[in-house]
Amino acid sequence: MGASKAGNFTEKQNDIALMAKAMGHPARIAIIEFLLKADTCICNDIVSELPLAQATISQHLKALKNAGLIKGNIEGNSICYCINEKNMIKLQSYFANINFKMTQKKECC
Amino acid sequence: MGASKAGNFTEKQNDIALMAKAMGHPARIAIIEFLLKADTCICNDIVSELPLAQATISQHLKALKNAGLIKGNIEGNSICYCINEKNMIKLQSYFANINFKMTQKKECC
DNA sequence: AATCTATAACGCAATATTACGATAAAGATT
DNA sequence: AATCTTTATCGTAATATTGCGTTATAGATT
Repeated sequence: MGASKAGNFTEKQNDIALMAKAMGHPARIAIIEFLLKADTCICNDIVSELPLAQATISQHLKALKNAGLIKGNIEGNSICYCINEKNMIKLQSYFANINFKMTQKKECC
Repeated sequence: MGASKAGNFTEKQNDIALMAKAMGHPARIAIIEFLLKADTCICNDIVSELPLAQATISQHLKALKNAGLIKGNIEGNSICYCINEKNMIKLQSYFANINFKMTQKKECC
């Protein structure tokens, strides 16, 4: 088919997958890293920073926004993008809570 | 095009993106969660657990293995899959090290 | 008002993903 | 050796992603 059978999984699984998927492209990782370290978060600065066309960056920003990982705010002529901390923390926590103790009990691998 | 311009980004960015991408599907999230909590990690148990065809699960396992997030070991007739802790910890650390202090200084969003 | 600047949306081509039935391969069981 | 069990691979259809040129849109500047 090509469409993921999201209905078969829990809301949380779908939620985390959506955010992880958004982080699943080097350009979007680079955008997030830029937003984390930059003094400004004007869209145009991202376009200048990355080796991709403006249209492509805009698309990646849309994907990150759709996943809830960034927010955009109109700032006069341009748009200011920022990390959406609430959701980024959710993703962060998900990974932080992965516990390997159970795994270590097994001997198969 | 459809092919990501991975050459334009750092090795780490590509690496993290590859792993995040692997986590970017609810079925693969479910597989990882199953491996974390299950007593066994036999491939067939995953197939029984998830609402997807065996061929599809096999494909997802391949994606996770390719990203380095799981390992597979032949166990007689069947295959034992386990979390690849080394790389899972890498992904975990990446998110753990995200620091929002810089972000909070900004007022745009 | 005309023009500039910044960003999103449209349209398209190339490629990748998702899903699954069917088949292959390889070890286990009879 | 024939069969069963388990898993990977192949082929295929549907859909999604990636990238970009081009075009809209909307606020800023002249």
